[in-house]
Amino acid sequence: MSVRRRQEDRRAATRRNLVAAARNLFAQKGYAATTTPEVVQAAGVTRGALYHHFADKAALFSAVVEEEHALLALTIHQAAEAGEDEPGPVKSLIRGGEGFLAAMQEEGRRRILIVDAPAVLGRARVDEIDARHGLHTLVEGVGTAIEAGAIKNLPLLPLAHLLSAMFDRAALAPAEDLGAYRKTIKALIRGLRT
Amino acid sequence: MSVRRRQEDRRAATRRNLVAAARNLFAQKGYAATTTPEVVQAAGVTRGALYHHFADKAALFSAVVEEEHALLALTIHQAAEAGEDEPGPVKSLIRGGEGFLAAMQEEGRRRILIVDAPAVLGRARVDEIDARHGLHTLVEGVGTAIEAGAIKNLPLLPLAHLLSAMFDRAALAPAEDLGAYRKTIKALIRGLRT
DNA sequence: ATTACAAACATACAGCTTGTCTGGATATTA
DNA sequence: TAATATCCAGACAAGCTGTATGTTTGTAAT
Repeated sequence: MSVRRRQEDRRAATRRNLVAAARNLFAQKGYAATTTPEVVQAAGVTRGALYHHFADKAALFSAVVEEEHALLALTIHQAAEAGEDEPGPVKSLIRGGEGFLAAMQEEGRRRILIVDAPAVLGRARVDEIDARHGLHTLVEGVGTAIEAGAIKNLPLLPLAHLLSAMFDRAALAPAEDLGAYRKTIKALIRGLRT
Repeated sequence: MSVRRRQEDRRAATRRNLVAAARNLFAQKGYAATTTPEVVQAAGVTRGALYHHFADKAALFSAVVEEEHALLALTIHQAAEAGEDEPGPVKSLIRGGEGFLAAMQEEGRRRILIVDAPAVLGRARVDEIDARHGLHTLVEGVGTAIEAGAIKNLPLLPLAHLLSAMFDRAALAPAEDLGAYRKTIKALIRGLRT
């Protein structure tokens, strides 16, 4: 191995710059309206660097989605640790949802993850990415709630997907309606109790 | 007015051809991968005609979405009339959902309405279109259920949006999972009963 | 240290796509 | 039938994507 750090660092740095610049532009203008010349100019490199690191524009977007998902999960996790732990699996589900909605308020995140990602990457790939991040913890939460007998015994993954869909839609709602959405989701989840 | 029908007919005919050809291609390859030369060739006209009838490619897609929404509503409506009318507002909601899921199985419809439309037209425009079609009847159904005291008194539009989001996600599920999704949605709606 | 090599990046290029513009065909009105 | 508006076809310019080639920078070996 020796001390070959410089090349590795250089590579990682430009890659980070590209992903960061792309994230901002995708968030502001959307995927289709963002051009690769714009991205590389914002990143301070040329298109040669972009196509050296990524197969195509969609691959760059995919990297942005992965990063955004990771940041989302991180934010939710931190909020969950900070909040007091009233136990109870149903309460946990609801609190997880609140954390998700709060974390989704980050500028541009909704457009990238909910609006553009399915169209650009395809539903299958988005499902796969989602399974590794947000949906994973949601499935766990629903699973323990079912095992504990706190909610009805329903098909695990479908239920998780349906809840996830509700949270996504709520995240897209205008900010002033968010309260009503939270209340309604709470009622829907409570309705699952045995 | 007199009998100026021929021009009107001609115009309507090429417009129909364009929308029909576009619908097929958008359904198969998605919006981004479909080119306007492809569309006009399939429609048997030239790009001149396309840009005479539509401002741009997105406007053509918008027309496709409108038509698809109308067909969707028609199919659901027919199914609803054919089915026996067990009364009860909650049953009605569930049956409406079944009709929606069945009508959504039409080839390409999911891609156009759920995957591509939000990215191409923007969330706001999709909401506006949806409000004039599917969501409209859903809001009515939920409204009467609430007025009848059959389900909890929750914010009308948010609840309708959340249910709509669930149905959309269920429609995207693999065909073999559809049964589990239907069952789960049924349980979620039943949980809303007072 | 110099040479040999590989990785990272810049520049140039070809093909395609979109939207506009101009001209001709067809229908309507006077 | 002349004038006019509508409908549509073909040509054009600008821009974007992906590739291919060249150049620099870092790494390894002798």
